[in-house]
Amino acid sequence: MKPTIDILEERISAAMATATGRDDSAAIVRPSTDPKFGDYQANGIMPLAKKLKTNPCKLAEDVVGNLDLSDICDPPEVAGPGFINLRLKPEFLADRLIEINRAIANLGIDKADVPKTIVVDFSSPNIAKQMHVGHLRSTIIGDCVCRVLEFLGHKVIRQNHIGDWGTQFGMLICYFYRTYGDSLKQFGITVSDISIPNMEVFYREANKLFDTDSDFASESREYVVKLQSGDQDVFPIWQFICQQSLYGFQDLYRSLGIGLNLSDVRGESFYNNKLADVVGDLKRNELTVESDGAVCVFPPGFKNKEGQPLPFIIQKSDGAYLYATTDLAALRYRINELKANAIIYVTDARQKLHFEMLFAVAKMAGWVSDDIELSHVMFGSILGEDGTPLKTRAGESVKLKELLDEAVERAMAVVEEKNPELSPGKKEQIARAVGIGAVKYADYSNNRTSDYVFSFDKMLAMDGNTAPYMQYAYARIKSIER
RNA sequence: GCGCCCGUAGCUCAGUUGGACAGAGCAACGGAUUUCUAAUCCGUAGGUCGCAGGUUCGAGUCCUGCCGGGCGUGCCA
Repeated sequence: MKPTIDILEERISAAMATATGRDDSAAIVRPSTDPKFGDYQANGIMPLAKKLKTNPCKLAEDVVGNLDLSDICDPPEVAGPGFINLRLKPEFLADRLIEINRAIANLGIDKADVPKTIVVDFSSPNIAKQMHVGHLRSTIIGDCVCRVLEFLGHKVIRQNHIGDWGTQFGMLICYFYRTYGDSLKQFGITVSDISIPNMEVFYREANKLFDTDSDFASESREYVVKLQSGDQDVFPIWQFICQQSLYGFQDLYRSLGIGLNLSDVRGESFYNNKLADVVGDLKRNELTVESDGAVCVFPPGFKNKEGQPLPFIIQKSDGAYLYATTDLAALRYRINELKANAIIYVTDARQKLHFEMLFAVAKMAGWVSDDIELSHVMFGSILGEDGTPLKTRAGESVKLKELLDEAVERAMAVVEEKNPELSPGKKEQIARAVGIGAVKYADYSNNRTSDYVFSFDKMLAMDGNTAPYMQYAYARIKSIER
């Protein structure tokens, strides 16, 4: 169904063309800024009158004289310095409503003409650590982007680029053997029979040992080497640790209503065997420069503090690869294997420069054709009441689960107070909907690129632009309907 | 130093990508309402859209230069 605004744009533009004999006339139809001006207004007369050096009101009258919109609206009125005001006829609106309802029922409204394959990279927590507030915005904004694009008819491929590779796995594997090694041997149980009750504690304990126990530390380093060389015994342990963490993430995604699942996970480890190729290809294309022992690409236009070219470092002087390398490998995989027409990265604003350089290098390498769109959907930080990034009193990052639990708890307190007669199950259901809804809505209703101050009191308020206000209004409306 | 993001009512933010007198919620003030799930309602006041130029018939919106805040700026992610 063609939008009304487009029909008006075409017909009025055509009338402008016949009135002036020019083919560059644009009606510039917009919804009216004020109901007293009607439903739509055409703003295109004034720039055109300027070009023709004529009186805009006179020109508007001429155009209106050439215009037959009697099937759509009342006779157009010329107003102000040359606006054309349009008021739709009730009969036209009635017909449209029927069409619109039908379109909505078929979810056929405003579908993309040419569906694209769009990769959306978001959430991306780190294995063995809990998700924290830093992951909230990426997760829910990314989810929102995916839903909108899917609604528009595009093929969306979600990619959860988790941090599942790196030196920290040495100590995790080492700690795993210390904790469960004996049980595995003695009782002949397999890794899959174990479950790590608290990944966070597991990680913390491993970290502590690594810092205090030199035997443990050196043993850990051996495990890193083993893991990276694909050792048969160590690999399943790594897999197991990742699994345990991923289950925890899935619990959170479920409670947040996020459509991410295990098949969307494609973490850093997935690209591990592609990193050498990335560096190799860039070298073959003679795009790399060795600088202070590191392999670098210098995309034009980027400068450092001293005004010197800024490097995109893809291999450290010790031979190790970096996240820049992984991101290049992921980008190439998404274009070549996933056949992406567009890639959207949902990360915080501080990574803006990184993505600008990443895109520039990928284009230099010829990996991105002109019809592929790369974009960084960035967002601001979540701040505490003191205006600095949200932290616990101990200075640690706030765990996402604890944050959501508190929101639900606070919502529950209100339910308990106001509706003590409800069943425990019902109370729980309402508290979750209100508490988690409040957190998500508070985030969505703030400017995406700005920082915002996190406040339970504000987001759970029954007044103002909050989720509880709307949810309650909805509940009341339903009640009246009943 | 350079780059990026932000700057709109006391507070939190909208402002349809250049259109007619700059909007909403909270807070404030003045009235009304004895109650229907926990949302009251009406009204009043509150603005040099950070500042100064420029482009334009027209600028909160585009350009330039300042000011203020945040972030980033070679081997972390």
